[in-house]
Amino acid sequence: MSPATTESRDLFAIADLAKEFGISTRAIRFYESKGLLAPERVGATRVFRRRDRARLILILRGKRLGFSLRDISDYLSLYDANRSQQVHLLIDKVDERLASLERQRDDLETTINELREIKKLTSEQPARSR
DNA sequence: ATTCTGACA
DNA sequence: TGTCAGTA
Repeated sequence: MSPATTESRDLFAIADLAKEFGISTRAIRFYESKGLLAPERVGATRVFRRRDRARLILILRGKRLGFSLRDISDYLSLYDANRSQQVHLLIDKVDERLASLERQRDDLETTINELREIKKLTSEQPARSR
């Protein structure tokens, strides 16, 4: 039996990664078309290594956190390349996302409170016809 | 069977 | 991104 099901493998086919991460092969090809992935080729067939798999994980994490593929692409660039002043670029994006989420939260709270007020006033009213 | 590219939704 | 087509 294979002791390490946790893929300690070196090479992966597009279908392997798609299955492992629950995404479509179409999505993986799409990410490549956007420059987020650059798997090797054996002829025309894509061959993914651990490094590509690691990048895919980062892509999916970025998506989960609500970042655009564009932002994730920028992040990936400094991920392997020379990271230093560029790390600030990531921090900016994180701050942006944070601010966006906080704005949304504030708006939701405002709306929730308004609805609660309406409900309160309504319940104070005598039974109305309907 | 699988994958690939391109096109359309 | 899904899906379909026509290949290799």
